[in-house]
Amino acid sequence: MPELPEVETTRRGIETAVTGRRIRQLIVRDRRLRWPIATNLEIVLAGQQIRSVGRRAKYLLIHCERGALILHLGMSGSLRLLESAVPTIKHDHFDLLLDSGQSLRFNDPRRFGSLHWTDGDLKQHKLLQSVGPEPLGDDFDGRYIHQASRGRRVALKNFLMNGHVVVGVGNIYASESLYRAKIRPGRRASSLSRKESDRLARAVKSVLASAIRVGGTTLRDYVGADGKPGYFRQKLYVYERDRLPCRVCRAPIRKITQGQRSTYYCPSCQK
DNA sequence: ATGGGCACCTGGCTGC
DNA sequence: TGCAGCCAGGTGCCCA
Repeated sequence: MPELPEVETTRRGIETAVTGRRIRQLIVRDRRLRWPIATNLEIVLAGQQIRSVGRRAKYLLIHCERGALILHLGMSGSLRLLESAVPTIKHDHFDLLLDSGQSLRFNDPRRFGSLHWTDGDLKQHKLLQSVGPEPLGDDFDGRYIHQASRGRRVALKNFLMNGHVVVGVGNIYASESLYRAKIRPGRRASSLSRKESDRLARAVKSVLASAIRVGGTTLRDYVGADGKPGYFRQKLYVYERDRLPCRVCRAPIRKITQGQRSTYYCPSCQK
């Protein structure tokens, strides 16, 4: 599901309501996420104050007094802010009950999401220690892409989705970024010129930033903290547009498979 | 190191 | 209506 824009939209959606609040109680209804929720987490969290809400890659970081929660939304997860009395629905796996009377409620049909706790250095955490740069940060630019792609035989689409190269770019935004950069997804990463690397870096940044501006992309399950979908789907140029005319040149969009995932591109606009 | 494929899981849709 | 098969915003892990 959620790629970087959806996680960032969720972060912004809960930040104000959550910062400075105390956790009254963690209520777990199903511990079976991608990794089981630790059995002592209820004890650990009770009474802790939330200091801030951050994000690294596609992980939401809920910083507390004595450590941090590391939450991943997986493919189908969403986190909503609700009055805690609102009845639960199917796949509502846990609630973080706050002293405001509101709840952060996690719903995830496929259970690929995860919830971890750490009281150590976040950068050293197993899930975060080897992740690449943030795509919207200054250290992600054409120079970086060009350097990182030297000698890499993988297809560009897979290269972009590799979290060691850059984080946050998933299946939708990888296709969309390559479209905007006018580069074919099947080319080897090593074939990128310096000029193309510049275009690609700019494309990744602008696609992600535009998506964040409208609350992300909702295909099926995703909703923001307010329960509303994201509207970037209407602005997709290639994703899920197999055989439909390219919005720019009218040539039919093509769908191919790369690394067992669907890729979409315009055979005429992208070289 | 690099690349490729699998696994985890539920639900929605298609076609017979 | 039922059911099999395929597909879906991710990513850690195992193998060559």
